Amino acid sequence: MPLRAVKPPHETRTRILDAAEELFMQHGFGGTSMRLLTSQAGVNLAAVNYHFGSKDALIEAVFRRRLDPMNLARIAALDELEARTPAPEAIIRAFIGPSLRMIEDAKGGGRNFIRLLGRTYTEPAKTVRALIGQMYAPTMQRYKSALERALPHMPRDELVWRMHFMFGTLAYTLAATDTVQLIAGCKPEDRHDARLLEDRLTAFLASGLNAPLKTSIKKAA
Amino acid sequence: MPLRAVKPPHETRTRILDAAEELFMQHGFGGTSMRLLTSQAGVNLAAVNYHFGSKDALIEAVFRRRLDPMNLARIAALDELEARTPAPEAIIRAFIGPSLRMIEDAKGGGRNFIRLLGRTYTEPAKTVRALIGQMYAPTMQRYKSALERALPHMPRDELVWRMHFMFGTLAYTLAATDTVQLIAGCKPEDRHDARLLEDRLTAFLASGLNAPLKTSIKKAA
DNA sequence: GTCTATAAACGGATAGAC
DNA sequence: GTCTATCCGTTTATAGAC
Repeated sequence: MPLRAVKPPHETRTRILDAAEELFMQHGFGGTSMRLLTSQAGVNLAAVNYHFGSKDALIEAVFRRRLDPMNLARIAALDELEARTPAPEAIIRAFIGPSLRMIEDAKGGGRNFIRLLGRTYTEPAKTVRALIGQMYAPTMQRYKSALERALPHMPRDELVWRMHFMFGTLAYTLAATDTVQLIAGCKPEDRHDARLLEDRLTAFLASGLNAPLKTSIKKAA
Repeated sequence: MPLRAVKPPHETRTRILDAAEELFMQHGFGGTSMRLLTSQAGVNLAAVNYHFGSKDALIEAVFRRRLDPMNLARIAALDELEARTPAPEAIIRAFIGPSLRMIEDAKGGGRNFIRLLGRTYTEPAKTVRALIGQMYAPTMQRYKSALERALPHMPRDELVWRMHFMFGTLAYTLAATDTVQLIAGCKPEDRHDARLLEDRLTAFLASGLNAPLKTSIKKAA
């Protein structure tokens, strides 16, 4: 029996997804041509259309591969917490944890995806924004309800805004690479210590979420 | 003497810049073709190259027109504050104020620019990120020093991260249109009440900036 | 300064052999 | 499933008339 190259059934698909993750992160969707992508993946140009159908369908597949499990992890973490009325800080940690932990998954390419995800929240292309919004909606609803229960005295409008702020801080932290270095020469390896970053972020966000209600805010509620 | 159409010397330039601001915001840089842009501006396709030299040079001009004055306003606000050792909250207000006030400048197109700016902080194209970073660097240094003086007991590393978080919250708030509606059906007119938004943001950011230092953070410092 | 016409390259997608 | 060759629309940029 002749030796045969071991070629897992979906190797080509995976190579394309991995390359897409990295190149979309580096150059954006519009800035990444299928020619560049397939050459980096080491597959034929026509393979993308064969396996995914179109560039748009490839983009969707890139997000589904990681985002669906990530949001399931968020829901599971919340399920476990809600057995005993969690504090806001615990809810925050349950939300940001799954995304930050993916940063440490260097080999799996999770780090590329996380940076891609962070910048896609403000993606110009309407189709991509709509896709992401759709994938997030159920998770957002769950976390909104949990925070409402944890902060019964917070006006609804204000809570919505503060969740918006929290979401923005996380998104930007995941996406931005230059700002920290711009503010101060920071050792690059610190960026990848997910545990410490989670502590820093949680402290900042929990405090912001619990900020005292000024009169102008109360009046608007 | 015949009547002459009143055509200010740089009208074409301005029309191009205004259209660019709006279209870059809606579709991104790569997603906006010079054909679409010139047709919306009501000028000839060749006018962009005549007046700006290239698409990249146009992008730079779009940012310089608004960002240079905005950062000068930030520096001026800080100059005035620093006569009498300001509180962190006042420093935050001086930083976010100029950008939020531009939201209300509906006629001047400032609102378009602000949303464009917010999403450009995570722009994939390296050249654009570098351009923005360069334009921000002096302002960032001034604000960093001011916050260091206002928070003498905060470890430097932690302050850098908290400034990063603040910057992210602002950027995302300026850029994102969908998240607030995603979390809750929020009246669109509220988004444009810059004064109330400034209060909400300041309360959130000042509280986050002053968050208690957990042991894990202290140990890292 | 503004216009038309066109150059020169690149984009996504596909047909059809193997 | 993978490959080559190619279609065809779009892109930025420019040359040259007015």
